[in-house]
Amino acid sequence: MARLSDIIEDFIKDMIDETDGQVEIQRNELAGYFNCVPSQINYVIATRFNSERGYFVESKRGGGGHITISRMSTDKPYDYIMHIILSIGDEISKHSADINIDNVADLELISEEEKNLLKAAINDNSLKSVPVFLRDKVRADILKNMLMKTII
Amino acid sequence: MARLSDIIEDFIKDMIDETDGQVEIQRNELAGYFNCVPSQINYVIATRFNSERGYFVESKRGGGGHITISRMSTDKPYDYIMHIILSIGDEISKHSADINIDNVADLELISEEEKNLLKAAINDNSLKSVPVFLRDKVRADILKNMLMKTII
DNA sequence: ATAATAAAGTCAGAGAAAGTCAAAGGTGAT
DNA sequence: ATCACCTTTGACTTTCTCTGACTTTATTAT
Repeated sequence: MARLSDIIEDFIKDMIDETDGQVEIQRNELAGYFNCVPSQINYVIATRFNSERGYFVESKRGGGGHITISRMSTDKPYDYIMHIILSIGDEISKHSADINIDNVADLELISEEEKNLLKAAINDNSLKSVPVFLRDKVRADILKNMLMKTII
Repeated sequence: MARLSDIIEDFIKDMIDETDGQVEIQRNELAGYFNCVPSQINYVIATRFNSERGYFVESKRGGGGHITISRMSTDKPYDYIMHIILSIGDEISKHSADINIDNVADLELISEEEKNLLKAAINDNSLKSVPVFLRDKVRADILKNMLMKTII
């Protein structure tokens, strides 16, 4: 069941696709279009267009204010995946791992099949025998190791 | 005498049949339909739609939340993968896992990329934080879970 | 300069949905 | 009649979304 936030997310993503990786929106105008409070736009941006998901957001208040959302460049897939690997750290939650995997899949750096395998490898079903206090650590190791394999 | 859980199980299976292997349900709605507490739906899913039985379950909480149940593909070529999954048992060595992976790759049931990812996921580098006595068990869980995903 | 106006930002609370877990209740085999 | 196992229930928890009042910042008009 697609929630309003999902619809707004798709709308913004379509705009970004049409404008080559960057878009400038007016928060109030967008909120008016979708008949919601302006702060919902902030919510969508905070949860869907954050840096973990590969976006960069700038804004300006006051008259002529606006929000600019940029998709990170993927000119060099190797560098981008390496950057993600380096950013992962010693531990990662399933939720956060999923976001990273979706991210590289959205950028078409890996295929749908590879995405599915990555997600299957790090979900709690795969790790059910690992003591809970160790899971996020093992998850990080697996994810980094697998991502590394995609650029070798 | 069919218990309520059996009835719910059949109901969900019928939905899956009608929708080509995958269905999205609302836990509360379904519980309302069957006049039971919502957690009974969790019970049915945990006992009838687990991975041993060939299902994959994902879910999302909060507004717009839902539960998605996917059944493995019934295409003939994949019987072999199911066979391997069932033959793996509770534990598997890295060597033995590699042999199985090469096997399905040789039969072209998975691509080269998928083969590489499977191997990366279960090697000792991925599992370096897992106590040695648990490694072969975790390896088996990951391998089975990933192979299952290839036939969903 | 100052005031008015026009944006965007923050944050906490309400609401919506699913997850967990342990206790209670049935059922079937011995 | 008992024991082991399966099912049902419900109180409590966690996660995700939506809303609105209040704050901050930038521009424009006086």
